Amino acid sequence: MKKRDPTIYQVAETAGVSIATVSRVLNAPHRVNEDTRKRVLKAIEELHFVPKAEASARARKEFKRIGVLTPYFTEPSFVQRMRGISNILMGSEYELIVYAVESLAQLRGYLDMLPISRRIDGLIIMSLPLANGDAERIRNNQLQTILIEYNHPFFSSIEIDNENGGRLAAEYLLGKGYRRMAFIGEAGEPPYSLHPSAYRLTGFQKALAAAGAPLSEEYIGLNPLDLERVKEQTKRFLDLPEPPEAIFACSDIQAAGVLKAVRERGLSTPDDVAVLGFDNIDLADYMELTTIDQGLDESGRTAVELLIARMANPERPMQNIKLQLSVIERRSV
Amino acid sequence: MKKRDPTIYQVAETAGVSIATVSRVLNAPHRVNEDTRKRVLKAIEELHFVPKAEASARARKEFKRIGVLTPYFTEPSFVQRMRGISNILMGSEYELIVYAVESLAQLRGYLDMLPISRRIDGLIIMSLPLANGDAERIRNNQLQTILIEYNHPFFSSIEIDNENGGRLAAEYLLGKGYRRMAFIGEAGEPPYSLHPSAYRLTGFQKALAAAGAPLSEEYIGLNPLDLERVKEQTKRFLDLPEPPEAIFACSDIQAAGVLKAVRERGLSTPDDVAVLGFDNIDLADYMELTTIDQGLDESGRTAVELLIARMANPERPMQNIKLQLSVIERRSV
DNA sequence: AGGTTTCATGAAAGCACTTACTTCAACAAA
DNA sequence: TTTGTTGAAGTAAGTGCTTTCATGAAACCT
Repeated sequence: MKKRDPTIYQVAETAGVSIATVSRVLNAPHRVNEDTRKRVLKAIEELHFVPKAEASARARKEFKRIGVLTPYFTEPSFVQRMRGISNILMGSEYELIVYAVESLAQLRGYLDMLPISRRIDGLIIMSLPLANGDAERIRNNQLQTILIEYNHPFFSSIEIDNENGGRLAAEYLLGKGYRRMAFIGEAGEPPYSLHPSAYRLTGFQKALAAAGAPLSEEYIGLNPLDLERVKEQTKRFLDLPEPPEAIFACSDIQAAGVLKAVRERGLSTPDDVAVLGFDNIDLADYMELTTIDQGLDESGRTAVELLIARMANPERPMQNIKLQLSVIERRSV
Repeated sequence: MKKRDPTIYQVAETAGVSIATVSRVLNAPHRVNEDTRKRVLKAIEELHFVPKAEASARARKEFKRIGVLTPYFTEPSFVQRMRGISNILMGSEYELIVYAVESLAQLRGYLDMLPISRRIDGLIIMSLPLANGDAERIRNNQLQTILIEYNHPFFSSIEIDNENGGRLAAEYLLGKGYRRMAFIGEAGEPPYSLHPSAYRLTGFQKALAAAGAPLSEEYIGLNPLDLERVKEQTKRFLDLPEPPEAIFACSDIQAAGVLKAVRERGLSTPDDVAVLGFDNIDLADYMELTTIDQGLDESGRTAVELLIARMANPERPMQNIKLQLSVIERRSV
């Protein structure tokens, strides 16, 4: 009594083409002639044809989807990586699917689900630590994966040398003649994310110590990424009997807070205090912030390229790419 | 292209039975001999076999997919809407698929395919015009869709009143005592996108004219969203025999350019020129830019909420929501 | 004209299963 | 002994769709 849902066979027949053509107008419209396509589209519409996802999932070898697992979907630096990813992806035939992590539980859920549920062909994990067990499961399920800002022997990764970044900051500032410096970094929150801040601090400290200008405790401020906190911290620095001559903020977002606090105190950069950021997000340009570029867009782009290459040919060797750091000079130092 | 998960063939082989038997132990266990069943079960366990249909069925139940069709994946204002979308989505059982539009052809492609290829269960279209034909096709294919920054009788939408926004800007500036004003908006590029700038200009002009301070041609600058262009334009304004007392930029991004140009001229806001932006992107806070908030995050959130409600129950009435505009006072006016 | 690409299309071979149909051994009944 | 029944397992024909390959036609060279 109930008639079956229409299939591509019906559609093909009413459009007077073969099923292959129907399938093509669905999946690769550019490969079919304009007129034919219109005919098929019309038939599809007439019959209210909806492709059965189950069947195509079976027949398809690839999903043509790549997933990005990322915390702080909200932060500029992440957006910039996403932009790099999106740039490359949109030129390809892959869809971009975003998994924004906002809690540990969620991360767990995704890590459990993604390799098994098989709705994506490749995965980019951004700024998230990966336990061995998870890494193993992902590898066992042959889900091609690239790591950004973290590494693991099973996967290709794209990183920067954070400690070296700290050193670079110190040397640059030292080179400009500053000696008494302060560091603003982030506290280890949230627990599911990575915290490169600590390494940058280490590098910064080492280089400073090596130059005979060690960084003492009161000049180190570790705070949540929150703007207000950073401002308060900055003001505390400024209120020190010997305020720092230069402040290195371990992210541009925090540098923004520093800059604001400095302005609110009626001081100016770099005359009263120099401010050096880290990341080189778009915002840095508007703020005229001197900062260390870590190739955010580039990290996204490279990740996708590596991923696509490996998906095309899983034999491709893994790579651990270290992105170059460089100081972008603007006005704040 | 990639090694797949084990299939019943593998299972059948390791258990030494035919695939039919495997299938039976899965679907009608009573019709298979106890011993055989145990062997098959063991093989299933060993191989971590999960029937693919079931896997995807389960995954399907837990995850619906929502697509976001958007231009300028790159611009802050769009990112902020995305943030709103992501916020709501990530707590729930939905996946977020991003379709970044970078050309007219691409937009056409998406519009053609999305409704019929059924890779998504719901769609949010951001800042993109929708032709009647497309709207009809989407509706016929019952793809639930929400529009942001545009409207169409077939769908729910979330908008702001742009002309009113221009008026609001004018009135606010007028109220602050400024009379000679300038407007910076965007030229109509790219062709596939929406351009609210024009409406904001209209409202701005009308209100100014009504107040007896009409905006004359030389004080209107329409440029691509490019920072340099905006800076040049601003300087041209500043070089006018009678430079404007206040500049209204129709987006915060452009306001950033204005601010930069002003600073480069050695002038300051608001004493030499007041600058008013539009959007209230995160950046505005750092820039201390007085601007008109258009509820970017909120637009994304609301869109998702409407969409999810309609997906759950297609009978839900459509809504055309106008978001509230409000002036956020900071330092630039 | 002759040769080479490119393009649009259809035929047919998968994909991972399900199911109708078949075979076959074993045991009971005649 | 022959025949009939049954339970267990295999064979193979679908299922709705994707994709590779082959083919013919049109478009591009010299």
